[in-house]
Amino acid sequence: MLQFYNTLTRRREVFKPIENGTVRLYSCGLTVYDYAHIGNLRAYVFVDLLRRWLEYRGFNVQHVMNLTDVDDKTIRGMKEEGVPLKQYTEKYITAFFEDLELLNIKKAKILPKATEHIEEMVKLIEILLQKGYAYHSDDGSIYYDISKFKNYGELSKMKIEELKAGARVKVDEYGKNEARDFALWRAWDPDDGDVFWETRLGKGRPGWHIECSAMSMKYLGTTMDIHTGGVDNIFPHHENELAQSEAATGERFVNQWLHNEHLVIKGERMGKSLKNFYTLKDLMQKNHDPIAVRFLLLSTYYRKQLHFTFEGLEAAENGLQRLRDFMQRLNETASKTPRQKMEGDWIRQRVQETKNDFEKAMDDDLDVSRALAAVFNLVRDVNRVIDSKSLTDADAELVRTLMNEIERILGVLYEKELVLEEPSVEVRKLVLKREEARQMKDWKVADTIRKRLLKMGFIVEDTPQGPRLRRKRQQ
RNA sequence: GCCGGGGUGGCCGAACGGUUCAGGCGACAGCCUGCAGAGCUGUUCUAUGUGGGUUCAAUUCCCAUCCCCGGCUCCA
Repeated sequence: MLQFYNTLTRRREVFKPIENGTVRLYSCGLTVYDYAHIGNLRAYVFVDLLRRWLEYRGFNVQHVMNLTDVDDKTIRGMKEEGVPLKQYTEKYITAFFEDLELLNIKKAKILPKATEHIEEMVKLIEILLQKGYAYHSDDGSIYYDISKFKNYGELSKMKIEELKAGARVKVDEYGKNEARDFALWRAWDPDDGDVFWETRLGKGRPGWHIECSAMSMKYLGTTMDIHTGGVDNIFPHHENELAQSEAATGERFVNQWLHNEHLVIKGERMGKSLKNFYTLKDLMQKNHDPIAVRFLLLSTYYRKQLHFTFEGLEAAENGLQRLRDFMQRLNETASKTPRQKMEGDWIRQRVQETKNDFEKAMDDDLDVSRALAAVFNLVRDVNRVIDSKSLTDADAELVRTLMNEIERILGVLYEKELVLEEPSVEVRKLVLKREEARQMKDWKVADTIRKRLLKMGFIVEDTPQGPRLRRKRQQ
């Protein structure tokens, strides 16, 4: 029974899509004003896991993820660099897509950009004006009147009266009636330069929240099954999205809200303003495999803060290596001789148990830690059988089939060749020389070469199938 | 102040009323190996923030208390 924790109700609920067999999934994407750091990327790894699990469970997932390519920060950045907005954001979109690729994240089927959906937003704002949920300010901007929407605060559990008390923004700053009213449309300001659209609402640009309402409803309809984002989006972004959308349509906007927790570093949230972040490429420069980063981000329950440390990353790398080594052993060491014992039935049973445990854990709000425990238990048990030299090809095939099914969800077992550079010719020559020495049992020479390779950053491991190279990591 | 989420072994992390409290990483030892690595076995492991309560039984439920992180219009 597939269940998810719903932020709206604050409890776990059995998942039931609106349309049988189809899931309408909307994810809040990145604001493309800078490179994504691994904290940002956690959100997308989480969505990827969610999507893969839904697909594993047989759903056709209609996945939409927006790209915010116009807002205060993109405009500021564009001006600083003195390039057109599109040129400025395109750079970060490309980099973002590269990161997704490196992390083996399946891209959403539709990736709408805010700047390409101005008309949809204008229409939505017109409806809100018409229905009396929005008003014009003196400068021509349009604001949403939160006091008109009776369920305001439903998602974040905040009360309007308390919002007023805690307001950090001066009431008169933008000519809003209420500090907590938010912009649907911003009238053009000289600071915006040439970033504006001439629309029925006047010359200006959209507010931050309206794009997600307009685009999600365009591609997924007025009600969607799942909406995801980081916990920081609960308020104000998603609260406002909900208010706008439901005020406009009179219908439930989202059935299940799923929010991932933050990445924490040295006791503080990883964030751009604190400058305590790493990008994926920062880590790759330290010889970390991006897929290990995926594994790290993946292997903690998405609703728990994840404390990022290099020790943790290494632990993830080593755990992942264990799984990869296992796959290799599975391929290499199956014996051809059938044995007397009843291993086959036992293996079959263990494979089935593992599959059940894995599925049960994942169905329970994507409890990956528990799901992985089931996998590691199988790995240990099968390794034992391999050690006793009684694993048959048929056994190996059973296990391999399961592992490959699980790999559809995890996406971590097979290293991407292109990611880390190939060892140089010199390195490969040394490995060959060492093998020659080993053949002649000249251990002194062999060990000297091994030490030399280590200094060059490579670890050599001797396996029955010959030497294997691993790259030494640097801090 | 208001609203969330947490505190489990050296570290990370499950379980959330009941067989010895999963699993991973690390360290140490043994088997194996030319040595190492990988793998297996064992040890570290009489681990559930603190104090009460409910119960035959609590990590799990209740009350109190301490501490940590996040949100309260830039933020995944």
